[in-house]
Amino acid sequence: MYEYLSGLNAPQREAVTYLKGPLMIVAGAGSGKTKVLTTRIAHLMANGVDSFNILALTFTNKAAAEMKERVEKILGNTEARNLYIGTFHSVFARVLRAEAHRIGFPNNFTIYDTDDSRSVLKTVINELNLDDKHYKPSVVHNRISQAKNALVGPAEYATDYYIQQEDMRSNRPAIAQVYQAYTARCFKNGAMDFDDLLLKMHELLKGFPEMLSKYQRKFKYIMIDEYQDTNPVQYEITKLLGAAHENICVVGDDAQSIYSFRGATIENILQFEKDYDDVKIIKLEQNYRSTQSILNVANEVIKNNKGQIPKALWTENEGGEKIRLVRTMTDNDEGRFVADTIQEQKLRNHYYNRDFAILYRTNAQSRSFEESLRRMGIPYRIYGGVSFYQRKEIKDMLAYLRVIVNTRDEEALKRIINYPVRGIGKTTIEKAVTIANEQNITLYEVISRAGEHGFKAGALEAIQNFVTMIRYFQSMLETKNAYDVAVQVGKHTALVKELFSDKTTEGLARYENVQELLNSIKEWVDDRNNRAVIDEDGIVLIPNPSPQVEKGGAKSLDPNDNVSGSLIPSPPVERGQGGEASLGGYLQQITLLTDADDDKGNADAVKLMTIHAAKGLEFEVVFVGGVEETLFPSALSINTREELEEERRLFYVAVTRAKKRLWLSYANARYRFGNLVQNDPSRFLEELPADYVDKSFAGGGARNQSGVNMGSAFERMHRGFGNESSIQYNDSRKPATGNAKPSFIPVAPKPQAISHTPSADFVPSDTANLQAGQKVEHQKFGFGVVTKMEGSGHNPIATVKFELNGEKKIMLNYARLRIVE
DNA sequence: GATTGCGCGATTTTT
DNA sequence: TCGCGCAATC
Repeated sequence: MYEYLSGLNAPQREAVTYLKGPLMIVAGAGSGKTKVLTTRIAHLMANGVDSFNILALTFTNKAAAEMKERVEKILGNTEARNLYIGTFHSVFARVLRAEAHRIGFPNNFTIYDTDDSRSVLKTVINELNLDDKHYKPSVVHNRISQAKNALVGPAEYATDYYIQQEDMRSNRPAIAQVYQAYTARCFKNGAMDFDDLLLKMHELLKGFPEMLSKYQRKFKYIMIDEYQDTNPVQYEITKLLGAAHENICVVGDDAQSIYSFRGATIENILQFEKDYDDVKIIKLEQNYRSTQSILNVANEVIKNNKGQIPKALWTENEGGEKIRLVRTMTDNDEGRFVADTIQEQKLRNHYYNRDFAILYRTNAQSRSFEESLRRMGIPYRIYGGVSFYQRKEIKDMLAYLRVIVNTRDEEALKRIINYPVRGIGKTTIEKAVTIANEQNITLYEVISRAGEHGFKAGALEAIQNFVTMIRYFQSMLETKNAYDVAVQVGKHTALVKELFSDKTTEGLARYENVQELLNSIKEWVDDRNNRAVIDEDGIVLIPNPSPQVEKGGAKSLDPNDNVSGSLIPSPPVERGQGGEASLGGYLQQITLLTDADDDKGNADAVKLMTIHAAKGLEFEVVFVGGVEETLFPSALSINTREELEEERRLFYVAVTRAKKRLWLSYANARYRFGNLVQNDPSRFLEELPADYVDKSFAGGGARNQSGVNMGSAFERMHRGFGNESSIQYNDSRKPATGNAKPSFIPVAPKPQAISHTPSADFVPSDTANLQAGQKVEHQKFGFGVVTKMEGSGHNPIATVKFELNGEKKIMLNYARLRIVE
């Protein structure tokens, strides 16, 4: 019985089987947290808990997807699809999609991403006659976001003495008004920003007792991952939801709290104990991920933080190699070093590209790594950065879809009203906006009754044509799925045509992007129709619309229904075909999707991401770049102990991502806004325990030790990238044979000259027909005899016994061998 | 209404 | 350095 329990250690098992009442799991890095959570869900279900009554909240869609998958695997049946597993944002968006009308929003509300929010803010700031140079939308947005995450509404914001003092000091006393106006505008637009998804959920539970009890009854068992990163709104919501049954299980690690800038507070973890009468606390302290060396380094560094939950992370894993510290001259050199080392490690230790991760503090650092990897022909994938959905052409297309579903969405409407050009000029739009503001009606309402507002004949006709087109699209919502509607939009708006006729490279790329968007919508629709199981927003779909989804009464083809003239929205209308593959449903989840989520399988590519994005992930080999003062710790985070300790936790997170090997690198100087800026090595490097760190590539700056390694470090940096290089690059290597993906073409290894100097006439042979018994020469390992051939046709591996270096497994796709006889 | 050119700001971290 | 927003111009 309970076969799945057998693979757990004692505390893990205890955590899994402790089902009733409040439970806090303090889970150190790499201690099998996800395993415990997923097994616990399975165990709940095995003990008769209905899958419909389990809620699991995560921080990323990726984590949610992984959890879902693992539960399914353990259970081996389809029950898992009834679980509510997702990010806070996606789960609440889903609930709000059913309930938003209760708080005055349309159920098909738009979700604004950061760009949308800033754009609305800019409009609002200008309307208040404030200078958007001084009231920078991004700055104001951060401030409002902080307020929202702390459950401070516009009214309280305006009257709170300390908040007002802060705004005075930063010389932005009008933020309160902006906040107020922004909130009103979002409401008018029928839109919620990211923070609203939490805030409105809270409002719903707090303001409607029947809602509270409904969702308390629904979510009888609650699990929350990464609890150390919850902010006050999230804390309040989960507290409300869990209050009735107290079956609430939180998992966290105070040492990995890295989201305080988003309002998260470790206090929540400490508070948890006080919130319930008897909280069971279980610590998971055995690390299964990393080597002793890596763990020792991590533990040693985090010791410098004060006030932690006491715990001792240990491992039974092997000692492993020392972690390596590398110093380079510039950020470009750093990039080269890393790309170079990846290449070398692939050969030396037979890693795949996917085994490597390059982590950094800020997204901007990715550039030098990208360049070097590209130059070396190493495939890579960047997580984060500019998302697919942030591209102009994609936003344009999505804006059409948004307007069709929610005409109140003024942001989207303004974006497309005259794009592609249809003769609705700036003056006309300004006039319409003014009317809308004066009469407190939506912009769409103004243009849909343009005849009443005295537009000039030409403009009037253009507007009416536009409205007719939108109505035409809307009429399809009832019968057509998201893809069909999107295709129609593409055809009728000339949007696609315009891009298609643009024959420049960028134009072509844009056209392809739109095509790609359509494909992904198609995929989404098919997914719904065929399986109706996996939901991209991280929630397992309930095959039939869940009971709480209220079907609206009168469905109407008249788009005016949507803009009934008051701010009280029309009754909830579940638009679209069965609600499943509807355009509204599609849009609801698309904003919450990050490009890390549409990961096309496990492509064999080096992964690049910020340390924040790497949380919860693990990699065989990790490079942490830019370990320098002003960068890591960030110059913006060294003013208080709290900030500095968060940076240190971030460092801790970075280090503990590595399973086997870890490099820390820093550059003497890096390019910043075009000029070279000097940086000191990070203070965190001074905290590393010397016994577990190999500093032979770190040099000593002014205190150059004239060691052999020292010299070679610099040589390594500057060798092989100029014309004088003896190293053969892409153009000179033989064409890839039998490997489907051209990006996998290996690059010639840099000669390490450890113990063998290649023959002067070294030319790699075609090893396609290599047989055991043949004598070969390897550039690095020297002469040897093939003792065994294995591996499949497209990935042959030869075992070679070298005279100098012993037996090695050589992947023929990567290594270059000369057949001697 | 589109095109060009100039000046200035940009770098924390994310749902 | 680079990309964006904005003003000037046709």
